[in-house]
Amino acid sequence: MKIISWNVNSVRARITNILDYIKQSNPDILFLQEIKTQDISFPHEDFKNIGYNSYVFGQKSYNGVAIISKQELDKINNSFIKDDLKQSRIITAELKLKKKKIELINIYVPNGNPVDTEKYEYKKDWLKKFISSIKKRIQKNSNILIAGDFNIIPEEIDVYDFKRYENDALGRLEIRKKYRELINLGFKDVYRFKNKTKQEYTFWDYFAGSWQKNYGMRIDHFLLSNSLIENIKTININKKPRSKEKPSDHTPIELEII
DNA sequence: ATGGCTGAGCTACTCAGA
Repeated sequence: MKIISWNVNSVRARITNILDYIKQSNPDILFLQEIKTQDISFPHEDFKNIGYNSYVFGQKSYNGVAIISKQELDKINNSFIKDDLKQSRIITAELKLKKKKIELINIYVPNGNPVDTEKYEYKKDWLKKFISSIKKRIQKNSNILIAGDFNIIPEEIDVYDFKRYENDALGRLEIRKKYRELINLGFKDVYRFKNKTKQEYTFWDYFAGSWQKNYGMRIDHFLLSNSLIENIKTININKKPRSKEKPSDHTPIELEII
C-alpha cells in the first residue's frame, strides 16, 4: 500500500505534472494540498480516467485539500476541527488495511507569516485545536496516519540555514514545540524515524535559484501512530517532480506500508 | 535577501505563499 502526500500549488495549473507523476509512482492513495480551487471546478474526470476516486474539500483561490484513491474510502469528513476562518485545510477518511482501521488525516497547516500578526495567531490557534482533536481521536482509534504540509521545520537539520528561520513562523521554537507536542501524543515522524541524520528537503522557493542551490526545507511530513510502526516498509522524498517544467514548489513524500 | 517568483481571479493588480 503506497500512500503519497504532495502540496501541488494548484491542482489545475499542475494537472499534467500530477497525472504524469501518478502514472510513474502508482500510488494507492494520494493526499493533495493547496489545490486552490472549489469542489465544482476540481478535475474529477482526469483522475477518474486513470482509475482514481477524488474526495475534495476545496475553496476558491486558496488552500484546499483532496484525497485521491484507487479504492473507495468511507467516512469522508471535512470538519475535523472548527476552523475560525472557515479555510479548507483538513480532510479525513477511513482506510481498512487487513484487520486494522486506519484514520487518514490530510492537512495543510497555515503558514503563519509574518510572525506577531493575526496570521501567526491563527496558525498557533489552528495547531492547538488540531492537537486537541487528535488527543480525543487517538483514545477512540489508536491507528492514525497524519500527512501533509505542516509548515513546520521540526529541527535545525531540516533547513539549509536554520538561523534564517529561527524567528520565522516555520522555524520558531514555539511552533516546533507544537510539533513535538503532537508527536508526544504517540506518533513517529516517519522520515526522521527511518533517517536519523539524513538532510533532505520537501520544499524549495521559486525565487533566487533556491532549487539549484538546494536552499530547501523539510516541512511536509508523515506521522504514523506508534501502533502502526511495524507496518512501515519505506519512506522516500521524491525530488524528481521538483525538477520538471512548471513544478510545484513542494515535492512528494512517499510512504509504503504493509 | 521582509526580496524574488508563481497562481488565482480577473484583464490591472492585489493577495497569498514560506
